[in-house]
Amino acid sequence: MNNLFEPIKMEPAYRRVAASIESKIMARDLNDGDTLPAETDLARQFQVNRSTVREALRELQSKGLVARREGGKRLFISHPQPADVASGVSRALALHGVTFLEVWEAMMVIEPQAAAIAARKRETAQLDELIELNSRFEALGSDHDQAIATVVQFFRALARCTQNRVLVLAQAPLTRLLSPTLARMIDQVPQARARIVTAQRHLIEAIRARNPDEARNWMEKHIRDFKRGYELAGIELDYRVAI
Amino acid sequence: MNNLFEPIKMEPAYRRVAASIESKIMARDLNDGDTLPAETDLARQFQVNRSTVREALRELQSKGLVARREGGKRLFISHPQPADVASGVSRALALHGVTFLEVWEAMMVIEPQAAAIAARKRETAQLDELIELNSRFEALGSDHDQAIATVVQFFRALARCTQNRVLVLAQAPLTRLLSPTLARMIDQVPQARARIVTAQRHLIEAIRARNPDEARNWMEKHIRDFKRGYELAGIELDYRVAI
DNA sequence: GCCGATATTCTGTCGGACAATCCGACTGTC
DNA sequence: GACAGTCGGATTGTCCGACAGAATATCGGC
Repeated sequence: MNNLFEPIKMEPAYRRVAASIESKIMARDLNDGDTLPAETDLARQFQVNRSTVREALRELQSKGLVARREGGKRLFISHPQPADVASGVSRALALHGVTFLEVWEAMMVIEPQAAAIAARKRETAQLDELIELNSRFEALGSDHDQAIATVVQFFRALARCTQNRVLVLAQAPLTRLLSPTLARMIDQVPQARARIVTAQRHLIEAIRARNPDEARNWMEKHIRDFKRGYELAGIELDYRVAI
Repeated sequence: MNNLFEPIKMEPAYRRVAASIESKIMARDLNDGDTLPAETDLARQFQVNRSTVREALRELQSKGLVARREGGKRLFISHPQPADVASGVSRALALHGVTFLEVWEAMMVIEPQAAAIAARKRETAQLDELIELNSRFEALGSDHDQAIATVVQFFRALARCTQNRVLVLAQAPLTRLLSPTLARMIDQVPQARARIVTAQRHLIEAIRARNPDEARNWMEKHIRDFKRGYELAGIELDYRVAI
C-alpha cells in the first residue's frame, strides 16, 4: 500500500548554493561571458564558508555552466560545449555496456536523414570543409589515428551542414563511440579506405547538387559498409563499445 | 615560428584526484554498487587534504559516476542514469538557444525510424505499457500537466521498445525539451488531445502487428501533427525552447 | 598613451575542529 | 525470535583560519 509520508529531503548547503547559481544562469540572469564573483564574495553573499562555495562551484564546473579562461583565474559563465556534453553521453553509454550494434543502428537512424537535410541546407563554406576533409583523408599515409580522426571530422562537419544543433549534438557521441572500433576495422580491412573515400565523394557530390535522396542513399550505403567492414574484420557485433 | 615547448599544464590536485577515480571506474576496476572508501581514507591514499578530495567527489557526483543511496551517508559507484544525462543535454541545448523547429526536425529524424524498429523488436510487456499509457492519457481529465507527462512517457516507452539504449538516450532530451511548449499547444488547440489518442492507437496497432512501415508512417503523421498544432496555437516556430 | 614594477586580489591547498547522523552491535522486553 | 531502546564509532557537512603562488589591477616613469 501507499506510504502516507514522503521522506523529507535535507539538501546540503553546497547543493543549494549550486542550484541557486544554476537557476540564475538558466534564467539568463547571468549571461555567457560574465565573470562570476570571487569565491570569498560568494561565500559572503550566501552566508556560507568558502569551502562550501567551492564544492558548489566544482559541480557547476563539471556541468559546464562555469569555466575558466585559458590559464585564467576567475570563473566565467559559459554554456556547455557540445564536445563536453557529447563526452558525458558517450561515457554513460560505454558504462552501460552498449554494443557496437546499438551504436550502428542509431547511426543508421540518424545519419542518412541528416545527410538528406544537409543536402537541402548546407552552405558553401560547409561544403568546402567537407571537400577539404575528404582530400585530407585520401592524402593521409598509413597513420591510422589521423585517418580515423579525419573520418570522424567528416561526419561532424556533415552534421553541421544541417544547421541543426540538436542533430549535431545527437550525432557527436555516436562517432565518438565508433572511432575506437573503427580503428580496428581500418587496420584489418585493406579496402576500407578506398570505400570510405568513394562514399564521401558521392556524398559531397549529392550535397553539392542539393540532392537529398541521393545523399540519403549514399549515407545509408556508407554506414552499411561499416558493418560489413566489421564483419570482415571479424569483430563481434555485440562488442561492448569503450572509450 | 613554432614554440619548442608546449606550456605544461598544471592541473589542480582536485582534478587529478577526480580523474584518477574516474579512470578506475571507466576501467571497471571499481564496479557499479561498490562503496567508495571514506573521504578521510581517500585523503590518506592520495596524500591530499580532505577538502581537496571533497571537491573531486563533487565533480564525480555531478557526472553521475558516484552517488549516495537514499538517505545514506557513504558514496557508491554508480552509472550515470539516462534521466540525468538527458537533463544535461537538454540544459545545454536550451542554453544554446535551440529553436522549437530544430527540436522538431530532430524528432522527425529519430522518431519514425524508432517506431519502425520498435515494431520489429518490441516485447509483449512493452506493448502492454504502451496500451496502458494510451488509455491513461485518454482517461485523463483537464489536468494538462498530467496529460503532457503521459504523452512524454508514451514516447519514452516507445523508444524502449527498440531495445536500443542509444536511441533511448538520444530521444530523451527531445521529449524533455518539447514538453513545455507541448503544454501551451494542448491548452490552445482543442482537438489536439483527440488527434494524439488516434495517433497513439494506430501506432500501438502497427507495433502490435509488427508492421514497421505502418508504424513509421503513423509516427511521421503524429510528429507532423505537432507542428501543425503549434501553428494553430500561434506559437512561433523559431521559439527558443526552455526548461 | 604605453611599459614595467609593485601592490592587491584570488585561487588552490592545507590543517584542524565540531555537530549531526548514520551504522552496527548490544541489550532487554514481549 | 521479533522488536524497541541504547550506545559508541565512523563518516559527512560545515566551519575557521592560514599561506604560497599566480593573475590582476594600480601606479609611476617614459
